[in-house]
Amino acid sequence: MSDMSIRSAYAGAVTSSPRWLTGPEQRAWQAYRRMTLLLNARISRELADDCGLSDPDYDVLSNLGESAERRCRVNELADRMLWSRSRLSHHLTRMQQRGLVSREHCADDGRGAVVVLTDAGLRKLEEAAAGHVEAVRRHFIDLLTPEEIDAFAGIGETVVTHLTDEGGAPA
Amino acid sequence: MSDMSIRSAYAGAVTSSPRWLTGPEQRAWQAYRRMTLLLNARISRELADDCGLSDPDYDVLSNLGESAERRCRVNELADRMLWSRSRLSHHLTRMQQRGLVSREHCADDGRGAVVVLTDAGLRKLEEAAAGHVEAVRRHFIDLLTPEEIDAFAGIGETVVTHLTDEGGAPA
DNA sequence: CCGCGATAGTTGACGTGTCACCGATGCACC
DNA sequence: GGTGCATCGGTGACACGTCAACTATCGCGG
Repeated sequence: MSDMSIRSAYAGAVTSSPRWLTGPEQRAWQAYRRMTLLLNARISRELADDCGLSDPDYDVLSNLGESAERRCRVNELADRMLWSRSRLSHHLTRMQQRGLVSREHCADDGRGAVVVLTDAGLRKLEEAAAGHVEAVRRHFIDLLTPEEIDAFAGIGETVVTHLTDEGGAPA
Repeated sequence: MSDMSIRSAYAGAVTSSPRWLTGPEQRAWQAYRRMTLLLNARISRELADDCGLSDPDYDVLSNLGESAERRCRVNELADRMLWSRSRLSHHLTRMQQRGLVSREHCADDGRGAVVVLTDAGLRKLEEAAAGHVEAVRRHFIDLLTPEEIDAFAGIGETVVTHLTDEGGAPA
C-alpha cells in the first residue's frame, strides 16, 4: 500500500465518496507502512546475523526467560504474546528440533502442555539480548526525542486498545 | 519481543551495561510491536474477507493501477514497493495463476519482463479500494488527532530515512 | 456414571517471504 | 567481435503464519 496508489485506485473506481485520506493522513499511513517494513526487516536481519535467531524465536525465548522456572503453559504463552495457538505450536515444534525449548506434560491438566526453556535456549537468549537492544536503540529509539517517544507510545496504545476492545484478537 | 522480557533476559545475561531501555522507551517499543502485530492482522483480515485479496495482493494491484498503461517493469515495481525481486517474482506467479496480472516480454530489454494489470485485476482493485481505505481510517487514522497524525508521520519518516540511508534496503 | 459442549493443543495444506543460485541478456572494454 | 562482469528475472528449498479439522481431556448437567 504505497503512497498515492490507494487514492488513485480509489479515484478510478468510485464516483461518490467515502472519506478518502487527506494529504497528512496519507503521509502518516505511508510512513507507517514503510517504517514497519524496513524496521522489522532490519532488526530481524541483525538478530539473525548475530546469533542465528529469527525474530519470533527471540520473542519466544524472551517470554520464556521471564517466566517462573523458565516454563509456561502453551496457552498462557500464546495469550501473552498475542499469538494464535497454532502459530505457537508450529513454532515450538521447530524450536524444539533445534533444542531451544522442550515440551512436558502438564500434571494439573491432562490436556495441557508445558514449554520449558532449555539451557541451550537460555544461552542463546543471553547471547542475543544485548545486541537486540542495541539494534532497537540504533534504528528506532535513539532517533527520537523523549517527547516523540512518549507521543509514539501514546499513539500505539490508542490503536492497540481500540483493536483489542473491538474483538480483533488473533485466533 | 514483549514488555519486560528483553529487560529481564538482558539483566540475567550481562553484568556490565550497554544502554538498556528506560521505562518510556520500553513502553514505546512495546506499543510499536503490538500495534503493528494487531493492526496488520486486522487490516489484512478485513481485506481478505471483503474481496479475497491478501495485503501483498492489494499492494501489487494498487501499484500497477497507478502505473502508466497499467503496466510496469518488474524491477521498477520491486523498487517502488521496497520488495526484493525474488519476493515479487514469486508473488506475481501466484497472482498470474489467479488471472490478476500477466507477464509480457519487454521489447527494449531482452532480459526484462513487464507486468500488466489484467481487466480482472483492475476490477478486483476497484472492488477492494473503498473498503480498504475505510479500514485504515477506522483502525488507525480516525483514532488520532491531527497533531498526532503529523507527529506520527514525522517519526516514521525519520526512521525510514535513517534505514534507507544506512543501506538497509531489501535485496 | 453418562453425555456433551468447551477447552488445550496438534496437525496438514497452503500462501507467503528469504536465501542462494541459475540462465540469459546487456554493456563496456579491449 | 570476443571477454567479463553487472543486471534482469526466475526457481527450489526452506522458514513462517493461517485456516480448518482433529484428538483428547475437562467439567457440568442429568
